Amino acid sequence: MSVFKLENFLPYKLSILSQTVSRLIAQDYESRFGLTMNQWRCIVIIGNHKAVTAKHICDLALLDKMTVSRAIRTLEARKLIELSPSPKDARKRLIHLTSTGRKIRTDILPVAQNYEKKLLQALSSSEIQALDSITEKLMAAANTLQTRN
Amino acid sequence: MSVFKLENFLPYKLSILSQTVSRLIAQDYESRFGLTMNQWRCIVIIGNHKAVTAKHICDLALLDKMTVSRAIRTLEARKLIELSPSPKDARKRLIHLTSTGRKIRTDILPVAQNYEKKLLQALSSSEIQALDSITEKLMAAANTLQTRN
DNA sequence: ACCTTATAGTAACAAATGTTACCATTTGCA
DNA sequence: TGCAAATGGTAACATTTGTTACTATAAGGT
Repeated sequence: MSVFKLENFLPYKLSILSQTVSRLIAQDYESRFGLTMNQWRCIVIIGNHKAVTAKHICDLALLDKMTVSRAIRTLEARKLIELSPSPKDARKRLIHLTSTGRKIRTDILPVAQNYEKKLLQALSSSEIQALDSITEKLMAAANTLQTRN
Repeated sequence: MSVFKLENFLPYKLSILSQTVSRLIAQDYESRFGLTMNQWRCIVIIGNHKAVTAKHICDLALLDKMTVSRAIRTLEARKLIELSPSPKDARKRLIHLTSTGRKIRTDILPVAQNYEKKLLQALSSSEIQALDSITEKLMAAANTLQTRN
């Protein structure tokens, strides 16, 4: 009877950690702003640019296009964003924040940053650097495994 | 127009990394063994013990009880596990692997370990150690934030 | 023993997510 | 120009996941 310790298994640990962190933040976004994680990500991206298309958001936030489509729809319903037809390409719609949207983004950013700060306070600055390069390497490794098989 | 770089935001990075790794492995489990991540986790835990209850699995794998209930049901339907009433407590059911279940567990474990190995090959041994203590610290920090607010 | 509270587990519903297929438009090339 | 293939986006459906509430049993205090 071989014993396999799940709690030492890297993919499991990553999953639990990420889940715990995401839940924590998502709950806060939800209760304070009525936003889901995905909606928030969209708002962040949109606010980073003059105008973006849904496709653009997909690429920048690594979200599926249907996910973005849905997020966009509810953000529009809440009047946090506005959509205007692209003059160049009739398939596209240019997305930008309304003033309410900009306001909520401004309000939420420090909340997000504060969570990150609180988490990083558990680490030394050399650990923070290490984490950075380690996650990058793991990400690259995972992507390689992904596409190769 | 403040620019917030999502790709540098720790919770985001953790989420993408974990998602990429999990997807990678889950696809393989699915195509080779027809098992979901949760079903696999249950099998691992069950195989670690003589007999466990569903509740036991919840605690050990940090899964919701409904999640476990569902996983258990399909594992039983596939005859990978067997359930017997607990003589001590009529609410509980003792779960153990069938020989088919034991076989699949034996087959799948090296696959899992191989993924972990491949990922860790991207890191030096000191980085592996660092990752270990860093994830532990982050986990502790996240849990503290969780329960305190 | 009796009654309140807790526990293990599941059913039934609600919400989120993933999948497929489609429409409209654009692109690129014969 | 005209037609096949690609792209941006969404609708409709299927599957997964989360939630609430319930059943059955057990535990603990009076």
